Amino acid sequence: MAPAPVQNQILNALPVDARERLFSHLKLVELPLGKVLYESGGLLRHVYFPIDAIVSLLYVLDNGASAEIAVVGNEGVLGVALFMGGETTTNRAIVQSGGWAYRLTGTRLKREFGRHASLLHILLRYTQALITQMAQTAVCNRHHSVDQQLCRWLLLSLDRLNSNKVTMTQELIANMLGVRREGVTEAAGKLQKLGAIRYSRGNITVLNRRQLESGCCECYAVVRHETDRLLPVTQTPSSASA
Amino acid sequence: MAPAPVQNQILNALPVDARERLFSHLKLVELPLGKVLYESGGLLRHVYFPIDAIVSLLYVLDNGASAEIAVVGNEGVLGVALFMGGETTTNRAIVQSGGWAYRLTGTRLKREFGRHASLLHILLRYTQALITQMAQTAVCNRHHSVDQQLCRWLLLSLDRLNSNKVTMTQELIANMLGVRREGVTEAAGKLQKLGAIRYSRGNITVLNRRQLESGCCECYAVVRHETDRLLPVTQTPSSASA
DNA sequence: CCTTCTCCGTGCAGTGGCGTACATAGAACA
DNA sequence: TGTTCTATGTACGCCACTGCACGGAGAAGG
Repeated sequence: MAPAPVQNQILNALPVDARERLFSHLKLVELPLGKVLYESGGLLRHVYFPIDAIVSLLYVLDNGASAEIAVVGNEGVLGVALFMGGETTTNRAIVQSGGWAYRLTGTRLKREFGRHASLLHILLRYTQALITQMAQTAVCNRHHSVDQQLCRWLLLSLDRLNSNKVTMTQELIANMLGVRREGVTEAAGKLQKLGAIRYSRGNITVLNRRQLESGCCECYAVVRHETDRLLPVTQTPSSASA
Repeated sequence: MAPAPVQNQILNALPVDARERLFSHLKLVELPLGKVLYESGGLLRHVYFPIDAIVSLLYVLDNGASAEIAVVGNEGVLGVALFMGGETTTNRAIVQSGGWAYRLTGTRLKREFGRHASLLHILLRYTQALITQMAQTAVCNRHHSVDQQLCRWLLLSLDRLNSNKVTMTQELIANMLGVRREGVTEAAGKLQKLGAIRYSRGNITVLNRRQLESGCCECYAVVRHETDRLLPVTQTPSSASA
């Protein structure tokens, strides 16, 4: 059974007339783990509305070190630079959790802006939520411990998944957080001792979400609240075909 | 002699007709050092186009620790949340270097969007530049030393000033970078030994910009290039009255 | 001139994360 | 069933930055 576009919160929030038109131009595409949707400096040709995939915005330094700037799931859209006017960004978008997304060409998207002002408005509100996430990431990178950041990262992932299982090696998490793999091992070990998670060769099972929240810094909640404020789940469920 | 609005790069980049209309609604206001233009969570009522002032976007944590998210001078505008749709942001805007700015009410700004599509387009391009700066700040906070970040910070300030003198105590710089005051003392001491700067009780004189650039991480150049790309100095100098 | 205050310099122990190296244990595969 | 590979655990020295404490020096102001 194919996922419906409305499973993406942005698409779901569109008024009916805009949805009807837009949906006919959407293409369902698979986003396998590790796929690079766009590269730093590369020209963007599409925007992606994730359904069940999670995509990281990653910055890679000259020396190969990296850090996650933000994470996007079914609450958002990838490729904001397309409608912000720049057409490219300085970061890489890489699939962190495989799944599906709806894809739309940039030219088509911009054509629709002329017809439906609400489309741009919603995308801009999401972009502000993304800005908030980036700002908070900057602060978190400065002031908080690996332990705290791991909790934040797990919670961000949980929110964008249907299950309590995150498929991700410690090595990859380390790349996202921009820390050593061993640092993640240690932090994850503590959480496992507490009974908050279970870890086994790339499979994390979250056993107790509360413990993650209490081990976390304020950064997660700030972003969560701001995202909820900017993107209320307006539930416009009429006339979806699937 | 009053500064002209065109000294702000965004206002300057507007096409003539949009400028003429907009300028009549601008109000010149002074931005003294330390003034808070808006507070975290506070409702934004105006946008500010700096002329010679520099404003920091600062995030303040629950425990009082802080970190600069981005810095805005005459290349930009303050209050992007107003046209992004959120009306508030989670950070504080505080004047880092006193001066003047042109102010515009949010309602007036939005009214003008309807008439001049180019106005929104330019503001969105600037917002993308701001996003780039935030993202780079996040990476820099993760991977680079205080020495490097001080160089970056000084260069960001220099670019937004007419002179080579930065008025700023080490204590305040430390708040911006989110590090200890002593850390700034040490880093500044090194730069002074190298002959790159001269430091005296809140007055920094940059003697050799090149040395700052070579002591800096790539983060400065990345943001600089991207800003230049997104906001070319289009120079539309016609019919400015002042 | 003397006091006071702000700003800057310095020292020291403590620690969190880094780089490196290596051990172990599931998974994959022959 | 044994080999190989990948993922995780652990240990050790190192260094940047922290928190704290204090000393000195320039500005301000009587």
